[in-house]
Amino acid sequence: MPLTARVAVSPEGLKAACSKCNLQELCLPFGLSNNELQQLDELVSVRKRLKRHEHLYRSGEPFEAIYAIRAGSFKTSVVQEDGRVQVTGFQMSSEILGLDGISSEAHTCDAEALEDSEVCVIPFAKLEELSREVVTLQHQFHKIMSREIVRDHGVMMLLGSMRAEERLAAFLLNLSQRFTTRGFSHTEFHLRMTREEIGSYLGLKLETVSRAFSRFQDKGLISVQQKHIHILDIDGLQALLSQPPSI
Amino acid sequence: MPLTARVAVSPEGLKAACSKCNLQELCLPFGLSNNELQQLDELVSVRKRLKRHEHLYRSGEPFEAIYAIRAGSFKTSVVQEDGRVQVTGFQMSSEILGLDGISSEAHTCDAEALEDSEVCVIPFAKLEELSREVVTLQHQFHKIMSREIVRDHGVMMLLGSMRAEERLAAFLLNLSQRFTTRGFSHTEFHLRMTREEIGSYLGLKLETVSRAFSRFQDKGLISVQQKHIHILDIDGLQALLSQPPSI
DNA sequence: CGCGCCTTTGAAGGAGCTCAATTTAGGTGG
DNA sequence: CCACCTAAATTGAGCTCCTTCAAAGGCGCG
Repeated sequence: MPLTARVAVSPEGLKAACSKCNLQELCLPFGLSNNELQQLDELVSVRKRLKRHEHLYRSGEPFEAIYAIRAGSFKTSVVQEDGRVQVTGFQMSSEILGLDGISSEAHTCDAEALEDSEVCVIPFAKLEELSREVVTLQHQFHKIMSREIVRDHGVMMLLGSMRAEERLAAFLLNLSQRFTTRGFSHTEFHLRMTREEIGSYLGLKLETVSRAFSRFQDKGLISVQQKHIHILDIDGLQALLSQPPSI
Repeated sequence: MPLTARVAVSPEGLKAACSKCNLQELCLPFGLSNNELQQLDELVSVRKRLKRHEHLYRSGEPFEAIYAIRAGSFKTSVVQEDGRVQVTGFQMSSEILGLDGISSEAHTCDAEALEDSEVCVIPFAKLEELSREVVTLQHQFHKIMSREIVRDHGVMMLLGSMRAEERLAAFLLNLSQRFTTRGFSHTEFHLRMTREEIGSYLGLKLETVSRAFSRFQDKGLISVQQKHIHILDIDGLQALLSQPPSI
C-alpha cells in the first residue's frame, strides 16, 4: 500500500490549498478556523514534486522554508566528516521537514525522497509573520517542533538502551501506528527504505536487521517478503519491548 | 570550577531580570533591544532554586512553563515502562529546559538538578503572547527549539554510529566547548554527573565509561581524578573522532 | 533476459557487557 | 576532628550479542 495521501494529484506549480487538504488534521493547519485556513493558503502556495532518491535539501544549503509532506515519504540523515552516515528519521505524509535549519539559517541534514513524493513549501519568514497574528497557528507550530524533540528522545532511548530485536520491534510498531493514523492498514505495509537505511536509523548493521526480521518471522510475529511486511502478532511485538533485556 | 553563572545571588522570589543578567547573550533574550528586554523582564519574573538531586519537573506533570538555567546544571531523562532509564541530555547555564512539554501539554521527561541550581521560570502562555509582539523574541525562541533538534541529531549520530571511545571523546569535547562559551576553562573542569549517568547518556555501561577514561589517561589525552577532568591533548581527543572505526 | 542492487544466511571475531572484588571519596554522627 | 558508612569509581575475567567477512539467492529495471 503506497504512502500517498488520498488527494487529487495536480500539476506542479498549482496552488497548494491547506483548506482543501485531507491531511489538515495531522498537519500544520490543525485547529485553524476556516478564515485562518484561508490565510494559511496564501502562505503555503507552492508545491514541489520529487522523484525517488531526489533530495529536498542538503546539509549546508541556506534555510528558507519548511516543508509539509503531502504525499510520499522521506528519510533525513546527517553525515560526519569521515563519511559515516546516520539516518535521523523517516517521515511520511503530513509530517514537517526542515525544522533543523531554523537554528543556523542553514540546513543541517539531508532530506531524500524514498519514493516519488510531493511537499508543500512553507516559506519560514512568512510563517513566522502569520503566526504572530494567528494564535492557533503559532501554538500548533510550537507543538510540532516540540513533538520533534519528543520523538528524538524516543530515538535516543531506542539507540541508548535497547537491544537489536527491541529496536526493530519498536520501529515496526511505530510505523504501524503512523500508518493507522493515516488510514492505512496497520498490519500490512511496504517498507520504502532498505535494510541498510533501517540499520543506520536503529544503530545496527544491515545484516543484523535482516537476521532480526528472519527471527521475527520464525517466531510467527510477522511475515516478511523483502520490503513487504505483514504483522501477524502485534501484541507479541509489543511484548518484546516491555521486557527487561535478560528474558 | 563550578558551573554557576557569575551573577549576584539573590533570595528566592526576587525578580529575575533578563535585562541585568550576564547570560543574556547565550539565552532567550539574545538580540532583544533594551525596551524589549524590559518587556521580557515582566514575563520572566520568578526564579526557582533547587538543591542537588531535586527535580524541576517530572514526566507526566502538567506543562506550564519553560525554564532558563541561571546557575547550576541539570540532567534530563526518559524512563521506559520496564524501568530502563535513558539520560537525554545534560544542561548548563543559559540553556532552556522543558521544551518537550509543549507538544502534549505535559512534561515527557524528568529534569533533575545535578548540583544546587537556580532557574528562571518562563510561563509558556505568556511567552507565546509576548513573542507575537516581539519579532526578535519569536525568532530567538524558534532558534532555541531548532537548536535542540539539531543537538538531538548529534546525539543520534553519537549513539548510532560511534564506538565507546569516540562517544566519550565527543562528550568531553562538547563539554569543553560549552564551558569555553561560558567563560570557564576548557581544559579543566568538574563533572557534575556520575559515570552511570554519562553511560546512560552515551549508551554505555558505567564500567565502559570508566575504562575509556582510564585509557584516555594512559594515552596522555587527559588526566582524570574521579570527577575532576584535565584535558591535556585536545587535538588528540578530536583525532579520535575524525577517524574511521578501524584504526 | 541479464545485470546490479538488495537481501539472506553462515561462520568467526571482537567490542562492550556482566559479574565480582577492591579502592576511593564524600558525607554523617559521635 | 576522626571513624564510620555508603555511594561512586576502578579494574579484572569471562561471556554475549552484534559485527565483520564472505557467499549465494532473489527481485526489479533497463
